[in-house]
Amino acid sequence: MARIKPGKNASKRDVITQKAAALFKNKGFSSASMRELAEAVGVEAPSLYNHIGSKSELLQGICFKVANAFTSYLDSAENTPAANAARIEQIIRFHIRMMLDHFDEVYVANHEWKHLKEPYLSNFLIQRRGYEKRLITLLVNGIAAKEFKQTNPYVAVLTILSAVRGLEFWQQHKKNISSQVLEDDMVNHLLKGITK
Amino acid sequence: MARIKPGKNASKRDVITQKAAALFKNKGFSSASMRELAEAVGVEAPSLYNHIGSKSELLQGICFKVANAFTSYLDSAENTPAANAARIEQIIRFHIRMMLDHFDEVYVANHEWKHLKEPYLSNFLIQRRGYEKRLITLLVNGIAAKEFKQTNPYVAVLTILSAVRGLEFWQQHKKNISSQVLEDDMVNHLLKGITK
DNA sequence: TTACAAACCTAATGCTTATTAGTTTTTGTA
DNA sequence: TACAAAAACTAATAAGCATTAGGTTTGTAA
Repeated sequence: MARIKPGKNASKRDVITQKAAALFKNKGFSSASMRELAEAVGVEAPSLYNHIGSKSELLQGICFKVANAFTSYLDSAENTPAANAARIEQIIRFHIRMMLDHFDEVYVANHEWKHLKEPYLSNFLIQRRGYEKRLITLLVNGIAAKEFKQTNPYVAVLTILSAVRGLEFWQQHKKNISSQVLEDDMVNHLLKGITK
Repeated sequence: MARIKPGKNASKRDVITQKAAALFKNKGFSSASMRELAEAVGVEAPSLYNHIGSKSELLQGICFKVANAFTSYLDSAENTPAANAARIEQIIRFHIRMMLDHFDEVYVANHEWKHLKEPYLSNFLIQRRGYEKRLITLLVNGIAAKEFKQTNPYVAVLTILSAVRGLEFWQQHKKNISSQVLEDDMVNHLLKGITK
């Protein structure tokens, strides 16, 4: 039988993870079977276990890769000398680009984390909660510095994160809007609103 | 064994559907088993089939009840004499209240529709798409009437719908913000933005 | 050419699933 | 009090699941 060709920068494990992300996105973690994943990879199901430990392990890999990417970016944004408003804008743009460039994985991290097993589930939620809190702090600082209107920072962060997440719908039935227009329009809406 | 007490306005089928919504929300449709549902209802699994046709049928019931509620409200909003901006605001508020008052069912309709079977899956997506298009039309009209800034109406609707959907996070770890403050802040943010 | 390891295969295990069949219990009514 | 219908139960079915065991093929390097 034909072997899989792992490219120079993608081990077979990476290929499997990538196919798993697409599959988990399309069918949901629970409904996706190892048989289907194997078929997508071009192999029989038991052969997958030469490269991975378990189905759960795949989900963990995907979820934490995404979570770590966001956390790392926030680290760097916090350490950049800039106004809070500029930082928030950078972060929104990073979220949008992540949604567009790593759609499958981000989608899975957003939708399927529920199926993580302990202690990964708890760790994921703690990391997520910490991320939100740091964003809220940025907003609180921005309000204190009069860069933002007086508003509830929790609601504002919620609104921003959720709006960006919603790009999954755009991705699903791709419109003929360029990524750049989309990014700019959404940033604009979220930062300035739409009412004249 | 003890019978279930269906209240005057809730047939046993309704009780099952309600428990199913909570279960599907917590574990996902695929991971939720009829055994678990039966336990939540207080009955053995096969007994459920005296009241419902199948597991799929439960999901269909939930998804279309929610979809129809939104469609109906939009019907009435379109037929009310009001500015487009006022209509949009009303619709946003309706979405927020639906999220807060019928959380389980809205959550399931938002997250688990993927597991609908044909032809229900197609019908659901068509209905959803139609709803979005009508919202976009409202926005286009509002822009033409100079009630809104010149912006991409598709992106604006996407942003609004997604932001409102994000209330599921608020619901999950309930904050000490009153529903009214939340509703007003979010409407404000979405309609006017946060930047000074 | 031979040897070794990595990666594949088939077959099997044991568990869980939704649902059906057939029977018994409960309930409401005459 | 008896009867019929509704709703519960137990037992069984058939399919699907992730994963393991054990043996075979393939690629690489001595």
